[in-house]
Amino acid sequence: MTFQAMESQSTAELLAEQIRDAILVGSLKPGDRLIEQELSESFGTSRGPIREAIRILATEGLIELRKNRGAVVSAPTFDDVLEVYAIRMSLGALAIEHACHLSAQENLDLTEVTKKLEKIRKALGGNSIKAVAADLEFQSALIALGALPRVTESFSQTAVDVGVFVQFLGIRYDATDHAALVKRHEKLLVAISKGDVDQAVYLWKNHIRTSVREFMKPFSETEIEQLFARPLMRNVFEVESAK
Amino acid sequence: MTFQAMESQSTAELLAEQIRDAILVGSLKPGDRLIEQELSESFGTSRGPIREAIRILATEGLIELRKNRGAVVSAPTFDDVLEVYAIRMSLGALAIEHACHLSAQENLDLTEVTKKLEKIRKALGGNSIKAVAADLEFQSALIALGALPRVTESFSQTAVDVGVFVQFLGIRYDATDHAALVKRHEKLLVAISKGDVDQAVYLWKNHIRTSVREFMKPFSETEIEQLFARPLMRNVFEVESAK
DNA sequence: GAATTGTAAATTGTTGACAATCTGAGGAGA
DNA sequence: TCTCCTCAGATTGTCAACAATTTACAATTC
Repeated sequence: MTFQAMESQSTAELLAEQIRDAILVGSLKPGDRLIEQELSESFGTSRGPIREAIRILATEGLIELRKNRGAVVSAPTFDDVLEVYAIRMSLGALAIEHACHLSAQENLDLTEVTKKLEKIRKALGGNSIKAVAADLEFQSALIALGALPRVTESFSQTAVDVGVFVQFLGIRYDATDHAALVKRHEKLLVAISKGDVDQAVYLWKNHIRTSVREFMKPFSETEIEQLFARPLMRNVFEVESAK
Repeated sequence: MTFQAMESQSTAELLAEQIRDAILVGSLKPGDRLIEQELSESFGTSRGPIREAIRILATEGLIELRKNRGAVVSAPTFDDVLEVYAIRMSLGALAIEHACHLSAQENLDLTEVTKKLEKIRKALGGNSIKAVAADLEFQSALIALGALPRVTESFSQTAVDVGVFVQFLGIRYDATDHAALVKRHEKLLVAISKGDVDQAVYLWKNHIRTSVREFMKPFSETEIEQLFARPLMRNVFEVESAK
């Protein structure tokens, strides 16, 4: 148990969190309407904080706002998946590059990342959902090493998207070899500590590519073929960067 | 004059725009408090829409929100400048890469970008503020060619930051050779049309580097030296990528 | 004199009522 | 039958009053 300030959240943030969880868990499905009156009654607050929560979720992209016509849970597409992974690859590479340069100047504080890595290890035997969640947390902590606040923020945001994809697009990480994943992460951490930019960025991009390939495994041949027809898929994920 | 739908904005968006302009123009300076009561009186609305506008600006990063203690205009630092340009370089490269691939499959619609390019040409003789604004619009239109909505959105958002830097950090583009800039843009558009990924991405990154160098010119030797001490500056902007 | 506590003013957070807008069903006219 | 119009009902947008929190300053204690 930690003794940190715990920064109590506002009512709106709390509500946003609850609604977000409802979406991530599937109680609210794409296309479902969010009616302020209903929500305020079921949560026992007035419509003010509810409205604020809805705006928060809208900027996160989880719901869509139509002027004067309320909010609906937005429906993710495979194009969204590819774009989100491309963004994670791109911003992540930037952060890791910077982390390497920082590492060359001074020792990085690796307590957060190692803690998250340990969390993945603990989840190894259990269900893959927990392992995926732990992996997402690890990645966010990893990118935070770059000490680039905007990049860290944007990157962490995309983790929510990944959760949505898992829930609504049948994306699954059952086929993931989590032990191998931990090994890759360890290797990446070493590269960053050594300040080896090329190696670290290479390992990072490769990790994303591997992730994408792994969650694609459960899909049928035709589905995968369709995915690869998209420029993003072919050119960002298929082509192996020269080591 | 265009006849497009014009998607009328909500009151909150309108207010946000006005406050944003006040910040971008310097009537509101970093550290200034935004008091809901005051704003609602000066704009002639109630506090509700004002609150919403404040949240919008907070997610844009223009103001900082302190729970129960109101909002203040946030103070940009040079680290912010470097990070924002790094993000623009990174996300922009992703979008342009994708635009090239799309261009190889079908003809891209270049009406928007060419329109913006024309706007820069028109601003050539006049003051550099207008030219910079036109350049930012061009770049947003350029990145939109990639047809990656999240990337386009994030990228456009950073344009606001650039405006803030100009206003509050003494960033100036007076030294910019705008005629040369137009030529670079034309060359980049040709590369994209031809689907030449390497050339297009190279030209893009180079454009960002050149921009950064140009706005740094007015600064003193010691200031520039300090800037280059930062890892981001040294390693993202100084190193010329192999052509 | 420094630290602590108490208190009033300023400000944000919340609420319920009212106004404006959108949706969809039903009817009038072609 | 089809289109257009009207008009309720549902829902979001706005408002002003009230509650909770924070801040600044003065009074009190050590």
